[in-house]
Amino acid sequence: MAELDKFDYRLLELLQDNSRLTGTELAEKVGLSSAACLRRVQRLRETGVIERDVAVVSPKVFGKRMTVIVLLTMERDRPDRYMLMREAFAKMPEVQQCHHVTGAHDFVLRVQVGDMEEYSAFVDRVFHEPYIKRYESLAVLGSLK
Amino acid sequence: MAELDKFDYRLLELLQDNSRLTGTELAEKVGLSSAACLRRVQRLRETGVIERDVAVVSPKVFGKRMTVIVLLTMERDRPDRYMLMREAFAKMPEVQQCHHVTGAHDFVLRVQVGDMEEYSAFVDRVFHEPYIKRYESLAVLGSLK
DNA sequence: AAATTCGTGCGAGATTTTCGCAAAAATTCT
DNA sequence: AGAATTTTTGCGAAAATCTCGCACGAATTT
Repeated sequence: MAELDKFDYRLLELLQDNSRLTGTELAEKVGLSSAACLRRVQRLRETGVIERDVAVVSPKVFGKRMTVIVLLTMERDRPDRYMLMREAFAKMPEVQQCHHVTGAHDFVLRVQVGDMEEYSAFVDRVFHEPYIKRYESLAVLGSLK
Repeated sequence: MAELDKFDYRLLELLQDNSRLTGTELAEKVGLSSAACLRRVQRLRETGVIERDVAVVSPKVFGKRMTVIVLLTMERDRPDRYMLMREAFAKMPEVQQCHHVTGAHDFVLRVQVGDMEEYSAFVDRVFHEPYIKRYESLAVLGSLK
């Protein structure tokens, strides 16, 4: 993909926040014609700059009202476990996100569950493994974005 | 909002994966008419079941190749700052996510930047405030989902 | 069993997107 | 610099998509 100019960046910024903006709405915000905006957006999609468009569904609807951030520390002598861990996490529906990080911890997970009981069961099932040294659970009170 | 039936769940499932499906496409996948599907989706949006629609932009192409998880701890005597913080974070394009959490830390941020230099500038600009007690930066090596 | 409510499919009208085209703007070449 | 080429623009028509009123059928209430 060729270089992106300021118009493309502005469009991405807008669509990242609300992908349902219409050509006319984009036009008045970026200062191009409706057609030009839509053509650019089309191109951004085709070239993979915009990977996909998704609807954000309220977690409440699915009865998943509780979010927990987990900081995971593994035993230092088990680096081989990292890949396996990632694959395992990928399959768990409770795990919304999983980042492998540097520093004092090894993984940061975002876990979505219905309630404390469900979270407790999740912890028992997943974190009580010999190669997991410790984990820290941060319950989410509120979120942005 | 009244109860959701199996059609609604199916629609949510589909739109969660691809929010650009047209009425006709939805129709053939769920077994209702195009109009019925669109009416339902409209309702799901109005009632907040679908909170928003967003474009997923490839971080690489966007030139934001570096992700950092930040654990933020505030001074205990400044709880009034929480709301202001959240609002401030909401406006920063680098901040992709912001969770207000319980426990040893107060906020967990996901920050997206181009490189270390940009991150450093971000830290200087945002975290060197008197009401911020400490912050811990975890560079992301890889992510899932 | 009638009345009410609710959601459906159909189809017209409105909105939005796509696309061809000529002109303007930017880029490359001589 | 100025000509040639490429890219992108705005316009407008055509295509696609969405919205909405309407009459009908199913489920619920009275």
